[in-house]
Amino acid sequence: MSIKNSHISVDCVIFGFDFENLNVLFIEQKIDDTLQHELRLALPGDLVNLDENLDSAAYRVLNELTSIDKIYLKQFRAFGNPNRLKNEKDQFWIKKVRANPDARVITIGYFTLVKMDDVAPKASSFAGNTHWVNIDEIPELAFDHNQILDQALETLREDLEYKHIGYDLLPQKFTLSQLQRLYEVVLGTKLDKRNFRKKMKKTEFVVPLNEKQQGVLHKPAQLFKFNKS
Amino acid sequence: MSIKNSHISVDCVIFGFDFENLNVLFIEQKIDDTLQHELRLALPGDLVNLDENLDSAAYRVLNELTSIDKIYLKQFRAFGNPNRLKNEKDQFWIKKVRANPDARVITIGYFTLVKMDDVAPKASSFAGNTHWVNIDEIPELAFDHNQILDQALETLREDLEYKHIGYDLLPQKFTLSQLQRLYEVVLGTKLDKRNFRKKMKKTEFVVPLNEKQQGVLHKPAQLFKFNKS
DNA sequence: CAAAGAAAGTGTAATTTTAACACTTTTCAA
DNA sequence: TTGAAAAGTGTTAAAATTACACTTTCTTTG
Repeated sequence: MSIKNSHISVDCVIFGFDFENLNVLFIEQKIDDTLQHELRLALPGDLVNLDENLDSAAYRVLNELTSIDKIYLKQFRAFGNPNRLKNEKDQFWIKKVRANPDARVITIGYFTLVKMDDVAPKASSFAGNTHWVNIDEIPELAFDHNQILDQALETLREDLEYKHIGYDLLPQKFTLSQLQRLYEVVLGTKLDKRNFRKKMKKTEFVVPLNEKQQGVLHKPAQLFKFNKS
Repeated sequence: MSIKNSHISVDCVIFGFDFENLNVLFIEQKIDDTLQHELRLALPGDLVNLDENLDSAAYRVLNELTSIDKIYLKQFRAFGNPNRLKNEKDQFWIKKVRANPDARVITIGYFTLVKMDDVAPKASSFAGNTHWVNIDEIPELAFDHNQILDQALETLREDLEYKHIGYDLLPQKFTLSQLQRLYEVVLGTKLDKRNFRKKMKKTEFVVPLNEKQQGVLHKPAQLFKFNKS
């Protein structure tokens, strides 16, 4: 009996910000088969070990599948529809990969927001390639991963709006324009530049650095960081 | 093999409001034993069936243990510490009751807020007596239930403050003073009467009824209900 | 070294929201 | 009729939000 028979999995929704758009990290479902199958994308996720915390499992699984390390993950919801892995395409894959393909598996969703070039996802030996996909161009995903992603985005929006979170999730150095762009792509709205800067400076969540942006074709912007406290 | 071997449980945090205080519903751990054991309180919870939705399981389990019916439950978090059922007192109980006492069980937390006399919890044949306990007088609970309760309360506060929730959770008819008292006991603060009423009336979440409070020893208050939309 | 391009950075006035604060009214019961 | 008890009500000051457009600074190119 494997220690991975817990029938509990974790799935990670990694939102990546490149200062332009919001993206989500996926892995290809790897199928060793001569048949050419439709490529499907999935959130990085796998079974939890029996002796393992849920949080630890999320970090481990994400690292194993994408090599991503040292990022904060936040649990946001459990998904436990008994049929969540039962459609035909999902079953084909599961039968290849899982010891007990008929098991009912519930999954715990985790998410985070990172600066895309702070993490360098790469395929592991036993997982498929990784892909960043623009949040506006998400295809049909494996399993119930579209639903999981939707919920994660909703939680991210709430956290950003109500709790000024994204704060320990975000890049170390940033300009206020970049931060504004982040708010805009996550919330899906346009914001006023002067009002946004006024508000951010008042919160004391952002503090200015003695440093300016470099390598841009225009007036370089003041850099800021988050005030942890 | 039982259909209840899922190693997943649900636990329900039922917050009850009696227009004075906030209370939480517990069941006694029932132990058939000649030894007199310390009575411990637990949140109503039990294993999820293998073919069952998490939400459905929460409703079923709550009903089986307390006879409570037809209330809204909201999932708020999964708890999966591998040692969450491993302390001595918990093990004593688990060995009496569970087919597989060493199994690692994760639990999914649900909560809601009800008017206490809208629900009439009563012990079922296989569960112990039920008790409402004031939120300020919670004893040491079975398992990790103190932690689960703390998280539920935190979520309730956030929902009330940020989302004006409590709205489909609350009694059908209420006075503004009762609603204010609810906010006060949940948030743990005093609120100004005039400002509270001003704000509530502006939200359009509450609508006045053509009806007044009855049976009180003073000027009867206007009754309100929530505007579902 | 001048000019053009590009985004950074900045202030004010009107409106809305929040916060602080105390007395009068209505009903019931004695 | 009176007393008890909570309901109900308005104003002013302070703070937060919104709408709105031009100047500055730096880089690159001719």
